[in-house]
Amino acid sequence: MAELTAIQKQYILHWGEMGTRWGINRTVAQIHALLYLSPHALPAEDIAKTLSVARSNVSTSIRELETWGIVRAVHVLGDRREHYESMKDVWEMFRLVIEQRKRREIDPTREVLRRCLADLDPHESGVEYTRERLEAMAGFFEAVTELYDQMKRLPTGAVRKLLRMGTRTKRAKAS
Amino acid sequence: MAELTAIQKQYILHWGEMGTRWGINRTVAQIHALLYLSPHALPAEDIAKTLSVARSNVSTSIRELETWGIVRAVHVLGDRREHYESMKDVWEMFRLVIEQRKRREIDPTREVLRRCLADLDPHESGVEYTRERLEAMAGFFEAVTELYDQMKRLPTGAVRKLLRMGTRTKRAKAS
DNA sequence: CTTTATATTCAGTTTGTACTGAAAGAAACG
DNA sequence: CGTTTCTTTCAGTACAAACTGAATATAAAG
Repeated sequence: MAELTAIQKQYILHWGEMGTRWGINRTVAQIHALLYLSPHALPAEDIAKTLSVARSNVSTSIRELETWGIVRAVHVLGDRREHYESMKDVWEMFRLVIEQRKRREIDPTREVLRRCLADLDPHESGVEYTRERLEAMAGFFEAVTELYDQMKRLPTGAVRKLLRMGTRTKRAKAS
Repeated sequence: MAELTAIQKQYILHWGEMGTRWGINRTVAQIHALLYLSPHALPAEDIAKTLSVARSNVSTSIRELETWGIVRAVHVLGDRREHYESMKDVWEMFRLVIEQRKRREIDPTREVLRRCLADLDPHESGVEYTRERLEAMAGFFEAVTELYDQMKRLPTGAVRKLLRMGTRTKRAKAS
């Protein structure tokens, strides 16, 4: 994967772009795209050269991808360097990312909302309205969490299957 | 809503923080939080003062919120200024945001993936692997789109009800 | 233990987004 | 119409995140 085809470039660039829109560093996303397309694990050096970024930048980015659990280091016989490879199961990949973003963003938000509701001073003027709004918002986040927990309970393949099923029974909604 | 209570401040700050993590401008998110908590529509001037940002900044941010359809201008008798109010239905709000982010991010990605797959040169070496990966990714995005379309078809309240149903199944608790 | 290959850290720099204030533009008022 | 009040635009600035390259750390090999 020293040389990229036009198609690979397009995919990698787009993925990088998408990353930035979702609060993911462009280089991190690009590296992930590159590894995802690569049939074999790549050493950091190659990644840096292919994407024209500093070796150190690759190091940091890889670390982040490892944190998410969607990239890991593997060893190649006769080579001292670490080689990095991406998880290839797309569903599992997104599951991992979502799980962690939930933990880092949804959960803290629920926490804040709870604290806010708990700390509301009943003497303050206009508390009633504030409480209403905070409760509505809190309810939403609790519901989202419930939904997430339920999906998590299903095995990986099941979600896919469920989805395909739903597609077929478009308007026969008897649940 | 000239003066913010400690609770309101906490909520607004947290919301701003969350915004940045999802690629939403901090000020935009804060303004939304403020309007969401406000029992009545607020003029831009007040928003600027309350959040300590430039009047012009409020103008731009409000515009973005209006684009999303979660904030709108209303008029108050005897006041020439525009007053802005946020939508209060949390579910509908998120529905709107998700709908538009899908359009701006998911759809273009599907498009790119399709183009990539279509443009793959069968003579190039290693196309097979690239095609496999791109197809897996494309499949995922198509499925997500399906899921989205199905949810969209349900009336607003139904998702909520569906969710509450699932919750009850889990731990037999009446709401 | 020394040398060599690789990885990581970090201070300084670049880059891009967000923000400000001044100026221009609209719209109501008299 | 001219004036006043409010809104938007925009050029320049501030700020934060990302990136680089040199220095440092780590680990294999001899």
